[in-house]
Amino acid sequence: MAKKNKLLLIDGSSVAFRAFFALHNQLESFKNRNGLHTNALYGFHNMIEKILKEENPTHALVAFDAGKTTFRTEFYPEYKAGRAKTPREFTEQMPYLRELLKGFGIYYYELENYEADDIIGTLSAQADEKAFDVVVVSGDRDLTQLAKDNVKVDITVKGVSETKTYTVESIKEEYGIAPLQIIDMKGLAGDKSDNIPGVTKIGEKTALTLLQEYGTVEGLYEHIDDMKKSKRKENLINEKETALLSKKLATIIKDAPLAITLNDLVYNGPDTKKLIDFYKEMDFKSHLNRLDTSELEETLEANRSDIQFQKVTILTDEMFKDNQSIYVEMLTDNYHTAQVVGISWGNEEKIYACEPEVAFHSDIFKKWAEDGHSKKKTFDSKRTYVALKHHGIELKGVVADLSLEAYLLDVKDNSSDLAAIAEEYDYFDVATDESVYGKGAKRKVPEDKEQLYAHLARKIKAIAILCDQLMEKLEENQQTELFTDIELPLANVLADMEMAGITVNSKRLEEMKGEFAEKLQELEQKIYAEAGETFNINSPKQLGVILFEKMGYPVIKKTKTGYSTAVDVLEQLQDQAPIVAYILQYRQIAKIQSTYIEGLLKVIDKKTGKVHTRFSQTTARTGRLSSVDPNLQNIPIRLEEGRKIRQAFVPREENWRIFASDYSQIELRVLAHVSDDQHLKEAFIEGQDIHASTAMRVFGLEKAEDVTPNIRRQAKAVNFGIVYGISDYGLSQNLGISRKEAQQFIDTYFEKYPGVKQYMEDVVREAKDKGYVETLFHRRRYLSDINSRNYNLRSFAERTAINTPIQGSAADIIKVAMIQMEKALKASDLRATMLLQVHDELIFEAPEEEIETLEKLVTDVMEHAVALSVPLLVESDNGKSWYDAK
DNA sequence: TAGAGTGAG
DNA sequence: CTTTACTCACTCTAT
Repeated sequence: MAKKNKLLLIDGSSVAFRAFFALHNQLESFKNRNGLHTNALYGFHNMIEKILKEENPTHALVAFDAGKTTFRTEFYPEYKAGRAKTPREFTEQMPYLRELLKGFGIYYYELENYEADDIIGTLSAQADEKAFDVVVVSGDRDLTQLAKDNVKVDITVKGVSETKTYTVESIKEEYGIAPLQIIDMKGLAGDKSDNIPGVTKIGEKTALTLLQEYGTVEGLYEHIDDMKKSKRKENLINEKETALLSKKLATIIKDAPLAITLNDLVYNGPDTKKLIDFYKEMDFKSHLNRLDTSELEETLEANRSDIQFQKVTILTDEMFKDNQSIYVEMLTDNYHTAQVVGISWGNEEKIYACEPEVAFHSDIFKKWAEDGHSKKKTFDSKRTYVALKHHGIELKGVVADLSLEAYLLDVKDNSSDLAAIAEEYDYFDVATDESVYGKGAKRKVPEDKEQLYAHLARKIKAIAILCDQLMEKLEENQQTELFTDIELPLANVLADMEMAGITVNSKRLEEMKGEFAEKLQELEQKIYAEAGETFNINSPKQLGVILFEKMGYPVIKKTKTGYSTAVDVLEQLQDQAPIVAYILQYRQIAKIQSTYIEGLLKVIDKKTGKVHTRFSQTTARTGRLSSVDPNLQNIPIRLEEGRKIRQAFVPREENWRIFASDYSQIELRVLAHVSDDQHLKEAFIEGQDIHASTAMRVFGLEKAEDVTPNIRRQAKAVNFGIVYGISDYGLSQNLGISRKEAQQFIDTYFEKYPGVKQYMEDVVREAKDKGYVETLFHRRRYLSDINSRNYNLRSFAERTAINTPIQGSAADIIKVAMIQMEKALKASDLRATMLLQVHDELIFEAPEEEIETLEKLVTDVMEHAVALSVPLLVESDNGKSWYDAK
């Protein structure tokens, strides 16, 4: 026999409200990391979880009140009047309640002019007709009027996960009346909380007694003449209208015009993925742990369809066609050193997989891979390209890259795991790498090779389907050119740079290592002597104890976990604490030693003496590149000790040079362009010193000679601040001036550069309207907090809105230049090689005799990569090491 | 694995 | 009234 249908109906508004007040005394401990209160969500969650487990419904719905006005307020405006204002801490949780319900897989509904009660009443009646069992959950006892033989009503008591069940019998027992008589009782006695008046001097007790005798309000008035004379009878007669009105108000509608039917409410269990996201968002750690990801995987695994593919050992021409996808699997991040463990290719209809050696030794595979006319889709084209190139195959004809496409559509979608990206687009037919290979030290190819190839086949299918989908979305966003003309070709340029690598003089590093080790020892001894004991200087915690407890220096700043020992704090202590100078020196050298000397030595390729970084094209939210393993975009330069590290970066051959070109003030030039500020533009067009020019305008100086170095420094800080989305505090900290003075600088700046001010207002307004900002080339960044009620989140989003188009457009420009540069080098007979990009500069190595030509070429390409309304200016230098190319 | 700290543009 | 400049990666300690 089929399981009997059971409908669960929850009065969302009242339960959420109950949950909020049940946990109100702990309001402040229920907050997520963004400061959102979560107590109502938490209580509601636990109630639902419990009721689902107990009742195991086949259908479910959560009903909400739609708003303040309902058909009841139309005929009785005072209905529910006089209620205290809903606390903001409660209302801020309501949108997330809907997310929670999506996670539970429960439908929710609200209907204009009706209350949640009426939706529940109507559905309960419909379920009754179809002989469903019904469970109603509410915090409001009014709902008990719905009880029937097949309808029970759970009313929450103290807290929300505990409920009291009302059935026909229990109501009879407790009140001596039938459920429907509850409305008659309200008619007579009224209800304070809903502001239903009732009849004077009649309370619940009296009402019940009267109903025992007369059955209903109407029945009572039919026999009112039989009642013996009393004050009560008088009241009843005088207030007949009120009694009938009150009854009408208390009556739950059974025929509300719902746009949903029972069929819409089928309950299929939770969407574990969404629940996990919800728990993460709310910082519900205990729930998260309980519902570990293996459960999610199991759910998805169970729903995953079989994948058809052919594992092949001999490759034939028929297997390779135009418009296929290709995936080259490696189990570690670093594709320069990773081992390929499997290869798969094909289209939606036909998928092939083989062991790496089969493909690497196949001329047919090589011919197809290297055929630029044979179009290919990939997940991460740079990774794929490099892996194949290591085996003598030069991948060509790539027209799609799922990873890059997802990143351009939303810079937050930058996972290296295909399944994570697929999931974002509601594609679940591919497993995560972690579930197939495991994680950490246990990561390995599954024993059953079939599983590996099935996984790869699923990736091919996902790439085939999703690349097309995402390309359409790119087109909708006007991002096709950004993808096709910039990001995709750039991937190849970057691959070549990474593979070229930069030569590192490890002997020089070893020498420095020895010198620094000695210095560190000396400093260590001095610090211990000052402190009077030994301790771990690298531990901010231990250092804090020494400085602020043992030695008793004043605490200037605190961190979440204890005393702050950051540079700015230590610098303030320097005068009174001799130990501090040593600590600062120690920190500086320890950083150089561990990160730049030991760190770099570890990643030098022993055979070639080179390091091969990886440029990530999908990490930075602004569109910049990032560099990892090693990070070659933060090699020291500001302080001499660190700068010496650059002496170890040398050309690959003797008599070659390191050549570096950088854009001068590219971000301010971009600002001049996008803001169209006349004065800023003029300064660049006339080739003025921009910081001096700003200084003259902001400080009202007449002659260039009046700009002292100090004034120029201040103006420079203001210019930086402008690009970052300035605040008076930030500027005051940077310049060591008062907040008031900083504000004065900013005000004057905006007065003198009205176009910049206008731009900032416009870009923030646009971000608030559209939810995202864009760069010159339509790179897009969504700012979900831009309309947040939380000041911090909103301010941060506003500054980001100002900064991203500037930083991002600069990133766009240098990317264009890089693509053109590689092309220009290939077209020339130069041996010069592009090696690195550091946000606004490009680093090359080249034979000495090419330097002159190279400089002309690079300058021309970089300066004309993009035409702005102000000129772009490039400055270059070269030397026998990176250090000397300053 | 998070947080503090520091390197770069 | 809040808080306090944008973008990253790496190393270390401590849990």
